[in-house]
Amino acid sequence: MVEKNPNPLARPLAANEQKLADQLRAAGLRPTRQRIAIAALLLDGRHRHVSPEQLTAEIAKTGMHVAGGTVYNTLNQFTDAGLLRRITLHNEHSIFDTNVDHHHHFYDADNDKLTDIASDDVILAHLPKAPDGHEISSVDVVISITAK
Amino acid sequence: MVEKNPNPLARPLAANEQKLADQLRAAGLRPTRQRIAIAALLLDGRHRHVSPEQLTAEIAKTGMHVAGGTVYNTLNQFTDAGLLRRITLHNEHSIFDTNVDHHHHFYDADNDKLTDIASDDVILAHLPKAPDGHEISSVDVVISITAK
DNA sequence: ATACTTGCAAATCGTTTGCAATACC
DNA sequence: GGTATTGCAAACGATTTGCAAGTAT
Repeated sequence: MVEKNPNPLARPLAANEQKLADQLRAAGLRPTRQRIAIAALLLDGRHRHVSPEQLTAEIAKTGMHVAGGTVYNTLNQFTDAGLLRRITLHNEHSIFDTNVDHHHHFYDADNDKLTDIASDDVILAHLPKAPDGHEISSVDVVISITAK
Repeated sequence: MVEKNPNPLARPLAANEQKLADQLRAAGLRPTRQRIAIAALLLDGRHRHVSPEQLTAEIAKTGMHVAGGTVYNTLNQFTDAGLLRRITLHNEHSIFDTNVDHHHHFYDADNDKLTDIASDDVILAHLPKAPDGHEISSVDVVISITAK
């Protein structure tokens, strides 16, 4: 038997990885190497829109490998934990937004691209109250645009 | 009991079917039997939300048969023609709304059900202008709710 | 040690498409 | 008759899942 290792992960964590690990734990997720890799790419504070496909490519670029299914599972776990927001387009695929605050998007159907709507472009006057016994969990405004 | 008709093609159109046929023609669509059947279910003026699956079931209930692919194609044609509006949910499937005016929805994720938001619950203060060279083609607001 | 997580491939889901048969005009 | 439309099944892309192997606590 190997003696008890004070280090949680087999490979020692860099300082920034430690921080991500803590963030994951705080979200109720075990800090595994692949989750940390994904967190390093997405949870650095910058706001981005990523498709699972894109993300898989980025991970590959770092030299690490994460299985396709795991990328999906991880994105869903992060979303359930409130670390990401999922947005489904009229085009049958999802993108994940690292900005979990309520904000809205332009969807350019011609190029299948999402853009944030500048936050000062206030569009919601007020939210209607949810029906009895329900509460609002998220609000998505997608404004589809096409080249004219 | 549905009795098999040896010559289904020869069946004349009922008066209400005539009206639907005209509506389809006006939309640039040939009034075929299956399009009329679908129009009869969806374009009667009532506002509903239907999934392709649901619709297929309803058609079957009338004793008529329309192939699955045709249901999808027809819904898309109707949507392109402006007769329906397509709404994609965070759940990887679409529903078609017979109300083509701009209005918004509650999405009850627990039961996978859409509800219209009462039109007097104004939520859009103003629309941001579309980026250069683009114009707004549609606006979808989906407010997700969960039982509390 | 135990429970959770991953990898991988197969499976599933919703939707689209190709092509021969068929209906509409 | 000529063209649009249908039926079906196969094709599809995105996403999920089952299970054995690996890892966290």
